[in-house]
Amino acid sequence: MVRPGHWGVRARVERFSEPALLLLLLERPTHGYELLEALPHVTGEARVDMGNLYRVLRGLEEDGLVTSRWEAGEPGPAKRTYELTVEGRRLLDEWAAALRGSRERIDTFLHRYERR
Amino acid sequence: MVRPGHWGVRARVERFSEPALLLLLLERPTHGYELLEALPHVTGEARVDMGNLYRVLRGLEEDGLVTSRWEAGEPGPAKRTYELTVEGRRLLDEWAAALRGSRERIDTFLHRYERR
DNA sequence: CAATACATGTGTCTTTTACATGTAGGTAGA
DNA sequence: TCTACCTACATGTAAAAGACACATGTATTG
Repeated sequence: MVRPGHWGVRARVERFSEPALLLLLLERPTHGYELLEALPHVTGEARVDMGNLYRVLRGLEEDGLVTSRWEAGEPGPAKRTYELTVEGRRLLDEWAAALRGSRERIDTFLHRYERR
Repeated sequence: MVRPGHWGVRARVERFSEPALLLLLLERPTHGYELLEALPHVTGEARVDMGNLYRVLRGLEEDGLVTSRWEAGEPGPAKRTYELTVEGRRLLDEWAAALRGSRERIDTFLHRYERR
């Protein structure tokens, strides 16, 4: 809700950017800014806040779900490249399972809605 | 992000209880407590906070999306029965459209995940 | 050399969700 | 009858998630 007159309908999946970036990292090691640009393609238009994204990445690293290294040699600003760990992969698997559940709940809802 | 060490995976749809209760009200007028018990069947998961539910109901009414009346005569505590308005129905339609979008985004994600 | 794009970050506020508690009528049994 | 429990509606507040604003620095391009 909560302030009256604002019944914005988005139907976003909570923290969807998390599994999305894990998936991108599964496909290949990437740095933050690139993830920022690639994420909307996965999430389908969800705008990702870059501040929060970098925080999530550091949090993931803190807990050993990704590792990072500074990319040297390339032109341009220094990049911190992230890579998925085995535990990160497991977390992604969990997300995939949970998302299958979500899809089913949405399906159920829509069928019930369409009966009316 | 969650506090470090707590990468809880739920894949909930934001404010899913809103369209869920609109759908229940589309099926028939109902009072709050009954919605509270019926909601988990629609959303597929427990966690519906009754405090928030009543707040949402009053908010919906404030904006003319539902109407309510106190049910008299019946045994037990007085019940406030809610009914969907035309505008409420429109909001539900919006939700249904948005949820179809969500389902598609999740599908896309899962296909991409399964390719790996 | 100014504007723009790339790249990584911090600080903080608002919104949304979760947890806790309060009030009160009704019901069934010791 | 009193007390334990269920129904029913409601408020208060903490925590989580997300949005907004801004800082810092490098390279590129017009």
